Amino acid sequence: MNRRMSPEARREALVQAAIRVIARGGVAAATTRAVVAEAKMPLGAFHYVFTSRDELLSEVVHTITDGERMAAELALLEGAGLEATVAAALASYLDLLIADPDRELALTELSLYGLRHDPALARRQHQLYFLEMEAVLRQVAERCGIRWTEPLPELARRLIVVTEGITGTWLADRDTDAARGVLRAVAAWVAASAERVDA
Amino acid sequence: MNRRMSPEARREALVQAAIRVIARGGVAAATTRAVVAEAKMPLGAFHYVFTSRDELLSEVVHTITDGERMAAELALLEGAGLEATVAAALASYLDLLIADPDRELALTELSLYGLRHDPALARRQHQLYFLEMEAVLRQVAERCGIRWTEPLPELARRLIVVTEGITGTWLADRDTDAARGVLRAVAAWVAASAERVDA
DNA sequence: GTCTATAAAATGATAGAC
DNA sequence: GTCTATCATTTTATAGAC
Repeated sequence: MNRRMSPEARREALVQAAIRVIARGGVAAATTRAVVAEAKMPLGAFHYVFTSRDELLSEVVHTITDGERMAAELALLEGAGLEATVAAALASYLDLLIADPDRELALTELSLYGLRHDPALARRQHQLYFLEMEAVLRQVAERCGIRWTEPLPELARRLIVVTEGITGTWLADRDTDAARGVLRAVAAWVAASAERVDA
Repeated sequence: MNRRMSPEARREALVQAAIRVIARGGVAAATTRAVVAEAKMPLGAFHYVFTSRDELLSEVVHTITDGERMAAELALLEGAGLEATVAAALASYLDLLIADPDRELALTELSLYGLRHDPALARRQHQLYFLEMEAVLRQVAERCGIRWTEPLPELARRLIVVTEGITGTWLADRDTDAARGVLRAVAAWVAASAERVDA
């Protein structure tokens, strides 16, 4: 068996291991020892590809906030009405959250870590998040044959605010029914900011 | 000068010092040494009133989540319309956030710490948060002479979701104008779930 | 290149002088 | 009761054997 790995593969393996460790026990639990143990590597391998624990955590922050969070919102319905489409997109995000709460908790912690450690980077990645949401809204408009009656950035921000809020609230109380209720109300709210396009 | 303090006063002083340390550098920075230094006490004094660092952090979590977050929402306007009243309440919360972002960042971190360390306690305190918001909504209804047309728990949850979302989003991008925009839209949204009471 | 063994620093907790 | 000095543990980081 060849134990030799490329440095890039080793870094990636350690980043993924770190995410799993953080999901289980929080950022504080992500010691170099815990991470290499999770990745089934000897301790020495760590400093072979990372100069410090902070460098690993920065790479983790960079990796996970790089669009991973919004992926689910792209799961749009075919041929459904506007409100149903928005509701379905939010619901698919909620399903992802429910399927792996520890992971989402870890993402939240890492987001805070990034905010403290490198606010400028956190801000840039937050910006990408907005752009992605705007793209989703444009896609929704096209599929449903509507036009948004309010500025896209404002609508995108409302959805991001609500998404973050639902995440935080559900992580605290795990009340799925209540979360779905909010979600439906939000879908109706957002759908009210659209008008039909007569083609 | 009498250096003697009652154990209760000492505990409280250490808790307040811990909150300041956490606001500056996160939960990870709240080492026993850092906290006693902030409180201007010798290291030995720490274990004189706390058996462990975890006990201090638990007390901090208990203290801060104990209704401190919602205090601002009680700042209601006199004699204003419904939408303006809700908007003013949300705006006063936002002002508090802007006035001391590090503190709110610390509260968020501590909330996550509590969620990991003692989920049951975190859940109970989250519940209190809901009840407080419902009380605010009842108060608003009374002052504005309206009746809510949707279940109070659902309205309260929507407002908590939005409040958490605005907090997280503003902490990330510090875009105050955008936050105020969301806030106004939310006030209109919530105000739509009410009808006049003819007395 | 890989990994074991160890150094160096930080931290939680305590013992014992005053 | 108070606080200094110290211990034991944990952790990051590195040196050196293979």
